[in-house]
Parts: sequence; C-alpha cells; structure tokens
Amino acid sequence: MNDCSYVHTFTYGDDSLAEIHPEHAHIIEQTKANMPSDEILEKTAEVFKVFGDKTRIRILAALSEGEMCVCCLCDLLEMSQSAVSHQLSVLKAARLIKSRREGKQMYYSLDDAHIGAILCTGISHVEED
Amino acid sequence: MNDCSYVHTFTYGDDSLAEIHPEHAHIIEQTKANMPSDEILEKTAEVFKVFGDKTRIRILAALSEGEMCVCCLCDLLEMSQSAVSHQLSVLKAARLIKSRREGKQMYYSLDDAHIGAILCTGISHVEED
DNA sequence: AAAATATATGAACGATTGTTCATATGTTCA
DNA sequence: TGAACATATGAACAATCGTTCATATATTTT
Repeated sequence: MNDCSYVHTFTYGDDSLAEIHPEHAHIIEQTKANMPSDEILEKTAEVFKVFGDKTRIRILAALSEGEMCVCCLCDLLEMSQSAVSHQLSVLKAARLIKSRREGKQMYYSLDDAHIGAILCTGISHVEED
Repeated sequence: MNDCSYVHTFTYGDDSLAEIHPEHAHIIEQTKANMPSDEILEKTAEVFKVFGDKTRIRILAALSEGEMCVCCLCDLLEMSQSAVSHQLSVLKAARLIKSRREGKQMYYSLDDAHIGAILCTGISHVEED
C-alpha cells in the first residue's frame, strides 16, 4: 500500500504525516486545476491513436505533400485498395483528412494546419537522435 | 481491379492510358522522393502510439505542469499504482518522459520540449470545435 | 442499359494492448 | 538486520485493432 496518497487529507495536527510531503497536496490540487478536462484529454488521446499506425502515418506524410487520390496512395504505399480505403475512413472519421470527389475519383487532403504541425513535430522528435 | 496504379508505366504510345492521368506518375514519384524514409515514419508512428492512450495522455498532461512522483500521479489519476507504473515504463521506454530518484520516490518529467509541443498542439486541435 | 472503373464496407481472424493480481526490487528508518 | 515504504514487473485475460476477402455502391463510358 502507498500512504503518499493520503497526504492531501491535510492532517497537519499529525506531525508524522504532515511533515513527510506537505507540498504534495498542493501540487496535486494545483495540477488538477490546471489540467484540461478529462473529456478533452480523452478526445486528444483518440486523435493521437489515429496517428499511431504506420500505414496512417504514411498516408498523412504523403498528403502533406498535397492532395492525392486513393489509387495513387495504393500505388505509393504498395498496399491493397481495401486496406488503404479502410484507413482513409479512420482518418476521415477522426477529421485528420477531408475528401472531395472528382468524377470517379476521391481526392484526400489534410483537414487542418494542426495535422501537418503535429506530424512534423513528431518526425522532428524522431529525427533528432 | 484498379488500372490507375498502372499509369506510372508511362505507356505514352497507348493513348487510352496515357491521356487519363498523365500527371499521376509525377505526383507519385515526387511525393515518394519528398517523404521521410519508411524507417522514420515507422518510428514516428510508434511515438504517436504512445500518445494514443487516455491514461498516458493524462500522465503527460500532469507532467507538463512539472515533475511529479508516482504516488502523486496515482492520487491525481485515481488509478492503481501498478497501472500507473506500467504506463510510466511505456512512456519512459519511448523516451517521452525521464525519471530521477529522490530517496524512496521516483520523480518523472517530460523528456523533451517536443513532447509538450506535440501534446499542446493535439489539445488545441481538439479544443477548436 | 450494361460494362468498366474507382472507392467503400461488413465479417472474420490473428495480433497487439491495458489492466489486474501477485510478487519482486530498491530505499530508508529503527 | 528487519520492517515499512515506494516503485517495478511478469503472467494472464478481455478488449481493441489492422488486414484480407468478398461484395456493395457510385460514377463514367459505350
């Protein structure tokens, strides 16, 4: 068991507890107050989950060069049309990409400037080793 | 089947193919040339995969306010010590956080400025709705 | 209208993941 | 040294995920 979790009960009358980590309670309360809501954090995790797959990252990296149709992506990634299309629908549902139709073809592109920025920072983090 | 993937064979003698999407081949080749290597993209996906979990995002959000010990995180997140510790080890293995020991306690903090930036941009993307 | 083309989608299956439970390791204090 | 405390870790199990295969939908062409 871990008594540290009871520090925030503010038992200042009891020296044996109060003296150990009197500042932890403040840190916990303050951090809790400054953090985004659980709902926001959950949605953020869902967004990153979509970034967290090699196929989808490759698609995003390709689209960051400009819009592209499904068949080009299949060719570029050397993957089946079905696999690519499934991942495109995941990316679209998460609003990381958007689409437009031109005749028989669908053209996909990054939804938003944030997407390129997140991708770019992630790549920079990996490259700096 | 999807003939679009054969456009880049440059069959300019065959009008029926060459006229459909003569520019696709260039787009594919140029995109391929500009994209980061598959190895970089795979590593990038692995990094985002680590961001893609609610518990880990909550830990990162907490640590972006400053370093914190394991017991404080357990209290803050209202989760078991084991669950938190397991996720801390995942975050550490991916070098998203670093640790230092002070007596019996381990203090964790964000590893790098990129981590806070990625988290922050992700949250911004979610909040702008 | 029928055939061809481009893309989307449901079912299924193996692979990966996050938690819990039990226990091990490392540090301090008496 | 032994007890208490703080954290780490292995095994296991349910749940989630990404691909393949088969098929459906939408658009254009003949």
